[in-house]
Amino acid sequence: MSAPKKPKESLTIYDVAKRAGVSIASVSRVLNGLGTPRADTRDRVMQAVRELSFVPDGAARALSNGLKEVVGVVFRRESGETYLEGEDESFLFIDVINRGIETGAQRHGFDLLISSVGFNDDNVAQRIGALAGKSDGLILHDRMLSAVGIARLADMVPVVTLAGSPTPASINVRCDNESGIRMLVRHLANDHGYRSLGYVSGRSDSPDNKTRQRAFESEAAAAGADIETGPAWQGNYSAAGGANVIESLLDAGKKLPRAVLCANDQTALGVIHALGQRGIRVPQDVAITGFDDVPVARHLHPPLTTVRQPMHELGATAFEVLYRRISLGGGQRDIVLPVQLVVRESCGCTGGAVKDGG
Amino acid sequence: MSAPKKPKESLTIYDVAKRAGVSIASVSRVLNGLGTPRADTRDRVMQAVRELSFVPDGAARALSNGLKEVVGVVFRRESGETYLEGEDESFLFIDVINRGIETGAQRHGFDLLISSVGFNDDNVAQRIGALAGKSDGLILHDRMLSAVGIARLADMVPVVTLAGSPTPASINVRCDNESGIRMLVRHLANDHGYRSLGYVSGRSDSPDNKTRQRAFESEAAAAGADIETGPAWQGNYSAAGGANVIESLLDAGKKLPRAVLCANDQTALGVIHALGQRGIRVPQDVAITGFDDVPVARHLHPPLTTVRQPMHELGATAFEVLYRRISLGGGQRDIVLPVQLVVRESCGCTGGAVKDGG
DNA sequence: CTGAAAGCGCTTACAG
DNA sequence: CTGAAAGCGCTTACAG
Repeated sequence: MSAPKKPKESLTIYDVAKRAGVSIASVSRVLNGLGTPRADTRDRVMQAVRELSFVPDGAARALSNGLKEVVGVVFRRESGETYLEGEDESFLFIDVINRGIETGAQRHGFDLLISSVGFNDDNVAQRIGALAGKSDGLILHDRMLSAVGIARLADMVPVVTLAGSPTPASINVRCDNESGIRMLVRHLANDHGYRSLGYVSGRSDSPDNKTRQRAFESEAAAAGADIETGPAWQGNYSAAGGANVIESLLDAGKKLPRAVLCANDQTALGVIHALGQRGIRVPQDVAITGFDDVPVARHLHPPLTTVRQPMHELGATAFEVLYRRISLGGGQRDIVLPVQLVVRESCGCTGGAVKDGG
Repeated sequence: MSAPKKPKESLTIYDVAKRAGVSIASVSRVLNGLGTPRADTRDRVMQAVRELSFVPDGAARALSNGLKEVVGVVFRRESGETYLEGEDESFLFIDVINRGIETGAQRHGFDLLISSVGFNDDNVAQRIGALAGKSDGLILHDRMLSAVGIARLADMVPVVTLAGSPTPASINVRCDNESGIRMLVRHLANDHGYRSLGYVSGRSDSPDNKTRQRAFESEAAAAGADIETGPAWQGNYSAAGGANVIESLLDAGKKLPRAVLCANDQTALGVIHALGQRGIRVPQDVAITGFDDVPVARHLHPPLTTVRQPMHELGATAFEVLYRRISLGGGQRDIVLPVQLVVRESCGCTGGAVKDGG
């Protein structure tokens, strides 16, 4: 069944040179637009290239000029096939960022080398190392490596982390979580006048989550609202985690606060679901907000009030910063992007107004 | 601001060899697990590698052994920032497939080199050529290149296309569109007894769409139903396209058939929306079905009856087939994956039953 | 088991 | 403007 012709055994720049009757140096030059080749030379080379369907080998090129024009991107793969069910959103989140990275890369002729890591893969460091060897720099999504792991990696290759913290050798790009939460709290406490507020947190080891929780506590205190937090409010960024918090609270006979901020939309989804199961109305009995503005947020019942992060821009910025670092070295270490309050109905509003935020 | 230490000027296998007091050949062997190095030798090499944080250069490696362990993936990027609004689904669709490819790649130690192409990028062939030079093989999403373009490309590097058609030199992997549509028509015509059926088509140049339309016509005819098709029913896979078909039909005073199959979920979304605008109820007045089973399909009102394509598996299969082709050559040219009928409520059913299909 | 050396396919000073 | 040649960092027969 295999094709008879075998234009395999790849042709090289030597084949092109021979056919065009010039040296390989000339072929290389016209292919790269260097120097000022005679029109005659250029034409013969181009024709030979076309006739042969020649494409220069990227590995040889990279080895020779020290630039692969590739950036590695590493992200967490959810276990199993959950993406087919409810968890497909966090997933989308990563992909939107990756698209942003790709957009930036495109502008500079770079491509993305993508590699996911499972929660219980054992050879993670090794895998990322292999990726590093194939790239000019690395972009690491949230929660891929410990701080020391990142530092070690950053010793070998330029590294940009997403939604983490900068290390002496790596750059971090993140969204302004703090402002986002503050806008949410002010809207709930001031615009709606809710006097008791809860926060269902995300994974406890997430920098984003820590920042959000701190901002929640300080802003809620500033607004003079009653605050509900603590171990019982510990979620994990998943819908199941959010639902679980509500169920436990209710089972323990607790009275819920008037409004509950969730660490992310996914959590809010679970919370709203759990509330519905118990016959508690959103937003009449309890107002709910999310964080992220994932695509289904607008389709929920009620439509979810949340904070939109510029995910695409986050990715594009990450690439830009990495690129600058690769070509120039140095640069800023901690980059923060603004977010936007998106007011829908789960907070108790009825319109579809979007409030801009810094 | 730039870090003082510069462990740049990459270390090479020579540095490791010197430190370990062995030859570069030995370093290479222990790193690759070849031969039977003395425990002593291996330990010294490993220690040097660790102390130096050495990672072999992928380009040099690829050049030397002729394997990059990279597959290129090319897909269409929507113009602008529409992914933030309604069109984020088709988008997700591509990403799910890419995740599937990545899963397959992972198993064989390959990484994905990703590159998107915009609708009005001019140097497409060139860009894909560059990608080919960096990879061992290419996977092309739907609608990237003409048949001759694909054939030409397949001359230089192993190529697998998705949802297209095989060429003499390239492999194609697709879902069983035909069975999917037939299951839908039978459900509508036989189970529900609808006697008039319409089909809002996708882009006219899409192989998937052609197959679906043909299957629709033949199965609807077999069921003895009245068929509505033609230019007025031409959509383009987008929600706007679907809405437009309905509006035009209604504006022209046409009577809609009892059930309308849509080329994909995105189209169905637009159709349902347009129907709602005109006060036409789904499924009471007109039953609607989609194709794809995108994540929001279950969240629509009413929940969408559709056909689920194994997108993740499609990607994984594409990689597997490409991999086999890279390492062994040859192999099957046209691969078809089964789909599944997902019955929800937009067809007129009330349950949540899922019917399996071959 | 281990080392010296050739070779992978390019790019880029260096001469001419 | 163009060619001969060195070198990029590995892998892999080939000797020993």
